Amino acid sequence: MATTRRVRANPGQGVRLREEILCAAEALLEETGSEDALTLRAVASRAGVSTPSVYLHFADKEALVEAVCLRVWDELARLMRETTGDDPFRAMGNCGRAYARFALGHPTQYRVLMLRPSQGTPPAAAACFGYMVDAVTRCVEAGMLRGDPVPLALSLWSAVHGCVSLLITHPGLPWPEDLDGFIDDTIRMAGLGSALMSRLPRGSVPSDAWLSRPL
Amino acid sequence: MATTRRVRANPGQGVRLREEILCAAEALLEETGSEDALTLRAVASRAGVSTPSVYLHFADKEALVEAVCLRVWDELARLMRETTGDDPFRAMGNCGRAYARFALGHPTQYRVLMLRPSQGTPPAAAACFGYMVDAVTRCVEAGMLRGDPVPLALSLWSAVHGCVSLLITHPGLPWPEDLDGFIDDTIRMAGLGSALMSRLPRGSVPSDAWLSRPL
DNA sequence: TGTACATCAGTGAACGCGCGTTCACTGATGTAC
DNA sequence: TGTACATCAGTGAACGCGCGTTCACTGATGTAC
Repeated sequence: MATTRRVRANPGQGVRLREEILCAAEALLEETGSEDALTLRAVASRAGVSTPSVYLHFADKEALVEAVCLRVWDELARLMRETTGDDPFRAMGNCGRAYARFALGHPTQYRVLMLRPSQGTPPAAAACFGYMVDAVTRCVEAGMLRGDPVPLALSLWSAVHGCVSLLITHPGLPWPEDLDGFIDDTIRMAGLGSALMSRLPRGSVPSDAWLSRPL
Repeated sequence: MATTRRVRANPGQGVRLREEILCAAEALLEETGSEDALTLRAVASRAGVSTPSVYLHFADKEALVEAVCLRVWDELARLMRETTGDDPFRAMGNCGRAYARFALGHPTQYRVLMLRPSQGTPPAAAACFGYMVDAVTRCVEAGMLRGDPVPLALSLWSAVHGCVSLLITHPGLPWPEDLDGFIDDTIRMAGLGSALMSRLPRGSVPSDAWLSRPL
């Protein structure tokens, strides 16, 4: 081959390769759309480096995959931290919208992160959930929601997570053309439903009369 | 080994092995909790048969996995078909509850089915979704929900699917102790939210006064 | 300033492993004459 | 009723492949004297 050889890093700058390997792994995920493509050979080759070089920066393959995931969580956490809104209820909705946008923008990485079994919750994931709980808590404090913020946040998260998960893994379902609108509706459904949950007696069914009251 | 040899099936009864192989594959999924354990060797050994025997009934590994998935969809479709309720709103909720019960009762199979990318929707999956749309349609006809049943069903499905998905893949989250109650609440959140969606102007935020009206 | 040595960032070749898959074979049962 | 043959349900051994991982090595740079 007549390709140019990789320039060897100077002593003390070896860490740079670690970054390049992580970028290569992310690019592979994004391009192939499959985590099966994340072989050490492919990642190393993508980074322009020999396969054993990966072991200079990662103990084994598992450590590499974990590091890739950590990065994604960090980015999502940053997005959610920066989310704001005119009032607590809208802020909570914007939080969900930011989450959905991120997931649909990085479908493969979202799948690796969220749709595969994971025992311990990584700190950055806990941080993401924490921002969600915070948004809910502000709604509770403002009187817009009632009850324990943690299960409320879990239910709301379920709705958004379920929506983007289905979109990613089952694109063949009869999704509406206006996807953004649909996601908005789903988020509103969850928000409004939560707002009502604690006001209707448990197990009761809203009567037609009640549902039809003028607003 | 002193194990008893498998009794060879009589001519014309070879199809039985097909069934045994499928059962073995399902058992492996259930026991190991991982689809990686679904190797042709393991499945064949579990069925008490040599590895190449699998090829007598399945073209290749992909065909085997597909057949296993089809079975699961069939079972879920049966459960959802048999679901009823006192009124359309409760029937819809029971549909979601049956779905959640099935998912949490077969976590690995649910993961294989729902959390991995799949292009075409298998007929049995379409049937499941159809039952959900039916349940929503009856609510619309009864005036309890308003709007196109298909996107409504997708939003509702998102909530239930998201809830069980998170439970399966991230058991480390701070789930409430009363899981059944939590799932009920999530389903109610989705149902009530849907009921309100079409009654509140799009984009509006429910005022504190509105939320606090007596029921 | 020159030189011997240590360090550091990487490489090339090879390892064993388990996998999906193939192929020639076996041996009991059913069937034609 | 006997016998030759076809069929059918499997088996045992082996194949090539790509994978994660290891190991001895290289060669440029920094450092001690």
